[in-house]
Amino acid sequence: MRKNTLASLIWVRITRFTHQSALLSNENVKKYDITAAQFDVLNQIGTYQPLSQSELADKITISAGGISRMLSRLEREGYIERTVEWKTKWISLTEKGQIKLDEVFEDQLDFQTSLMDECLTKAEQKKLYALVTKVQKHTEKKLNS
Amino acid sequence: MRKNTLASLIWVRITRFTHQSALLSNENVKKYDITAAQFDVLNQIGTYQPLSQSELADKITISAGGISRMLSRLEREGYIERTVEWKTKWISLTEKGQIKLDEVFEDQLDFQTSLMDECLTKAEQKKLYALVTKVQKHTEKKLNS
DNA sequence: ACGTATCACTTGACTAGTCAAGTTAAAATC
DNA sequence: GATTTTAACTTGACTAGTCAAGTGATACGT
Repeated sequence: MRKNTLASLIWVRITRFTHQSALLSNENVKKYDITAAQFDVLNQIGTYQPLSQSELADKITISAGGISRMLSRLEREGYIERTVEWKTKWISLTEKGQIKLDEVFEDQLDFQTSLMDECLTKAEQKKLYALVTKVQKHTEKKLNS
Repeated sequence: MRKNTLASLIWVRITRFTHQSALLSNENVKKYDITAAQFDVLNQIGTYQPLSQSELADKITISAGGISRMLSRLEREGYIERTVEWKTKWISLTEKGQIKLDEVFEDQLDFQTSLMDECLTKAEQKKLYALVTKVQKHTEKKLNS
């Protein structure tokens, strides 16, 4: 029989959770005719605009190619615009994008909040936040080295 | 300024961690000419074989279509075989698949374990495991309803 | 002034996944 | 016994991502 370490058990739980909650998230935002990934990107742009594609890619830890494709989709839907200046493309929300973001934001926040509240106390959530922040920062540092 | 809830902050950290650690994992198993996702599936099959495609899909919370494609790739590489009996296809590892699994298993376990050990104490890991297990089980229940 | 390096982005070929519609054959119903 | 239902799987069209090679324009060293 194969032994598993505590670390590998955490790994499995976290990846399952992420995958499953992504499915639920997508289900939740489907009524706005948008995906959870697209909402995440719009949210980042809304917070930091104007920003370049590479800055955005950095913030969400996605490759340059990945961000290029994602922004093409968002541009096709009319949610964002790209202004070329020299070799950089500056990204910002269109009015349609801003409206969509405002529309979805609160709903998605409520959805995430109640899912957590339904199974963890506030104190547990604080503890969980502290712990995942620690591992996430560690992983990020490791990735950039 | 937009307010974020504790829950949404946890969400961001967890999804970033999952994505970043998947990148690191893939980097780690690249030398075995396999992907992290493929290893996960081989590991499940090794533990529960023989099992049907739908049972496997269930275990890793993937759609029927997704598992079909993944198994086609693994079959193409010669790691698994599918035995048709009536309408079910029973999945099991080939010898090549078993060897590959044995080869990668310990390395991947070590990788995951040291990444955790580098940033969390054993007590913190236990706490983290308890908390993510709670949310994951809750999400799973929610998904199946 | 010319070739070269670099930067920001795109694109091709791929993995990994979704959903919905399409097979196929057994099982259940009438 | 013929017809319909259901179960297990596949496939087409899509999103979302990777890496590596390609593009184009600026900057830089000799």
